[in-house]
Amino acid sequence: MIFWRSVSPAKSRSAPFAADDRQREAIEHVHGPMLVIAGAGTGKTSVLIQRIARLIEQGHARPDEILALTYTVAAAAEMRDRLRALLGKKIRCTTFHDFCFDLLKRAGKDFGVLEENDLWIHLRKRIPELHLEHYVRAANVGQFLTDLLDFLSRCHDELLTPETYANYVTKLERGELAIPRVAKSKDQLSDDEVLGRCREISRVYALTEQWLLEENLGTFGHMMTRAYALLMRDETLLAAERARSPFILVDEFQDANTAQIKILAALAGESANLFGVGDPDQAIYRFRGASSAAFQLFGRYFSQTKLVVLGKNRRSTTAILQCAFAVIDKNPPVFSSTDHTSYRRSPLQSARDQDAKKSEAMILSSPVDAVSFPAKEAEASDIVRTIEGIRRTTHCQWKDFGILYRTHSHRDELAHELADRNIPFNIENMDVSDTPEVRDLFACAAVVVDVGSDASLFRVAALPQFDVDPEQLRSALRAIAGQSKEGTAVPLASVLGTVSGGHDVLDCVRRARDDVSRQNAKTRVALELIAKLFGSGVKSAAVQTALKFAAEWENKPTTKSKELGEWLEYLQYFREAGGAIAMTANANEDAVRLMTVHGGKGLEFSHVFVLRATTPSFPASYRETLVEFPEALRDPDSASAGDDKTLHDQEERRLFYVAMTRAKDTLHIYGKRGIGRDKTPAGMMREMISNSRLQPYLRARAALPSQPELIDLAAAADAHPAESRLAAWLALPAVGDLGARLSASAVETYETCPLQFKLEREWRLSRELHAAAQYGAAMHRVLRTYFDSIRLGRPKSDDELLKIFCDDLAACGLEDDYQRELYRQQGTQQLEDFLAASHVSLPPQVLHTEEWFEVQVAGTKVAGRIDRLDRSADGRVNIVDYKTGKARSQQEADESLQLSIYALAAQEKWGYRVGDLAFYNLQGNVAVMSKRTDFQLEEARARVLDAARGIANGNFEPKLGFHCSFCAFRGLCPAREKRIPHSLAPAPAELDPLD
DNA sequence: TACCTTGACATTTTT
DNA sequence: TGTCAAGGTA
Repeated sequence: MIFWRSVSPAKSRSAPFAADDRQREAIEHVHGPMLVIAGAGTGKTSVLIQRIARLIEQGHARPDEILALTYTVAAAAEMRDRLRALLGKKIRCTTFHDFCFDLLKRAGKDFGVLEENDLWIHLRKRIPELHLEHYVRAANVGQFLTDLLDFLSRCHDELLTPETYANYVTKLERGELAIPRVAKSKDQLSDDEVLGRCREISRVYALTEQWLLEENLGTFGHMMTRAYALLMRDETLLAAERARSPFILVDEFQDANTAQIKILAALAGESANLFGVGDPDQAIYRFRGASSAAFQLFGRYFSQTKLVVLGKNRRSTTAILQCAFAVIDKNPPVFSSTDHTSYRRSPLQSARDQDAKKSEAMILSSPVDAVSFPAKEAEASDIVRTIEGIRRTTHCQWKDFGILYRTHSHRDELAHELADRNIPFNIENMDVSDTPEVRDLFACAAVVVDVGSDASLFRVAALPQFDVDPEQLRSALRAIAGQSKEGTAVPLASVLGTVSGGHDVLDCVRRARDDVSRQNAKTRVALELIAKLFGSGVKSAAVQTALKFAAEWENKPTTKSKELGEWLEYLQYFREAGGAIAMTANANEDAVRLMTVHGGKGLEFSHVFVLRATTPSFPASYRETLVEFPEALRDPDSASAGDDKTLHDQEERRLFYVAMTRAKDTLHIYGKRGIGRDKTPAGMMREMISNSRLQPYLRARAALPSQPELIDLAAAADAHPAESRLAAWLALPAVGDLGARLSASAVETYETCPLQFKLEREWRLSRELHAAAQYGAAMHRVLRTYFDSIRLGRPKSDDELLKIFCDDLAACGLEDDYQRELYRQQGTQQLEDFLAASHVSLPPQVLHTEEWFEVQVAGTKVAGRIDRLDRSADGRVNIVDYKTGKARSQQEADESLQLSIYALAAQEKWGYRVGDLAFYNLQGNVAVMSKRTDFQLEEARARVLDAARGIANGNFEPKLGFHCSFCAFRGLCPAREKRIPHSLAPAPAELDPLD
């Protein structure tokens, strides 16, 4: 055995690096292409570093002739440091992107870099110029941009130009190729429609590329595509680059995409001194464009490739490795049979257990702990108790525990539980947008720019440093809302001025605005200034993260004035684009580490916990993209076997494998109990538990029942800082009887979330009406005019009606011109269709249009307005309700509380016998007919009664759920605030410097 | 073995 | 609000 010099003192490997035979083979390799398949924990980076050292020491290469490429800045820096420590020389270690960007820069072809969200925002702002017909919806203008950008980024990964795509569309038009999928599978489109969509995609792609070129901008993907194009175009440059880096080494090779591999192939040239190290079973960035077939592709480009497989794992116990292998080996082999290699996946050998056996030491290898739990809370409580138990027996540090999960939301219960038990922990990449501190700061900024942003001003008024009397404010708001006409907004600022303490708020806003303008402060500075003036915690880690985010924004190529107003507009789009402001945790802190599995890649922990290992949480279920990447456009080299769904499932399995192989000593996997006959957790846990060969390595058990009484109440109070004053405001007992008069939609709102119901009625904050609601109102008005005119015997002409609608819509104050235009087109179309259908059918005998009612239902006053009541041939009346939004289904019509209540009202108020109930969908121009039995009407009464009782009893608990994303109070709701427990906040000194 | 109903879930994020 | 798949039924 040969001993290499130790390269990693930081990792406390004080012993010299002892290479085994396989590692030595890789390290001693000199010329020609080589691939090293280095499984988890087999020392792949060490091998790479030792090979560089040897190339130099043996005189094969000068230090400057070596190029080492990685994917992350951190990995590149670490490698550079380790090499400097080992050789005392500087080696070129850089990321792929930096390398390509530098190449472009030297050629004078660099550009301003747009991140994905920035490109989204860029296109969103110019969306009218895209002239979209298919991929746009009036109600949500930017809805399909994400789907389109996904497709374009996929094109980049495959080095596909707009011209190639345009050619593809031409071939489609000629009928030479199979029609691709350009919408959800369930939407059956005509061939013409598909071609229209393809043309639209083609236009968007060409236009996007053109705009970026005109403004000298590009994405991270462009770093690759443009560098590749440059190398292909410029032979002299290519020759120079080849001469500059005769030896190229690539770490994490499994993350390479097609474009990157082609660049590597070009750079390596004839001599092909290309050395790739990685683990194909840990490829988890396919969604980022990494080709799941990177290793195969390498082999095809370089047929002389030597393959070395490292199989000795120095990290984990045999039990962990056996279980992990059982999971990963369900994936197909890494190489297909055509790849002429004898490589077959085999279980990694635990070097630790082998050594222990040799020295006849006791093996303290515990089996993998497979825990099933009945509910989330039980999972969190069992984990915490297990952690406490391990720490008691092994005296390890908190940072020896790593908690891994598939999605961020999976950690919430555990974070609470850890905080309750006073265990220090930190969360990697937590989104700070919903922390109270950041919400406060953003609200303050919004009112400084525009005091008329009511939701923000409301939040600011509730800050504890002001002494606004909430009861007084509430009654003032209610009084004014009661006087003014419905829909007329009363600015909160004007009301606030009349309430005690309100002046201070407005003064502070004014002062902040003056300071900002006097100092001509740009966003980052302005935010800090505002934070200080309003007394919100500048020192909080969340606020620091937000400030850093703003500072970075100021340096973006698309940022113009750098002023607060521009930033707030950006922030709004950023949210729409799905952006998150992620906080980096301090890895050195002695705290339990919580992160996603992606975040855990490359790390190791003595004790690993994997959460929610149940389908469809982890593995997550497949969701198809809106636009499929057509088979015909795939690079023939990179086309990997299997459809997207299969590839997705395989990647989930690799992700699970990555999670498991992070563990050194113990591994605990948690999954929700199955609901069928098989009570084991569905998914990979079930697979492992039922695998008899894993019996010695796996122990399945049920989670201990949670014992809430054990919680240290003092610690819990300490961990959750006192509720914000806003929360206290919103929790004030209701004024008056909110349930005195209900409507169908009020009952429904109460059923979805009692708190939302209360806030809507109580505070009467003027809310910006949704565009969809304004459109709906305009549409209702014109229909009413139409039926009224018929009843009065003076029917209006179609043109008159269309004009009425257009004028109405123009007057109703939709801010976005483009959106208004979309609605105008949509409304005109729907109206024309509706009128055309009306003209050919027998006109209904209309009794009432938009008729108000107020009746007693189950002892409660219920009010509403019926769109249309017709007399039917059999003497009954039919009720029609127009729907301007998404078309309602039969089931929705059958179950609608609104229609039931209308039926009850028609009976009560006028004594009508009710016949048909209809939702008339203007979209598609079809009526969905329904009926009500007495029993169903009784059910409706019961629903009203339930809601009325709940309201009377003062039950206004928030109900969290998917509906929260559409709730107007989302930014205020205390239930949706994410607090950072004490242990999370790093000391300010450890934060990144701001500039 | 093929449906259909019901319940549970809601992405990940190097550069 | 949609979607997927588990689990039950024809």
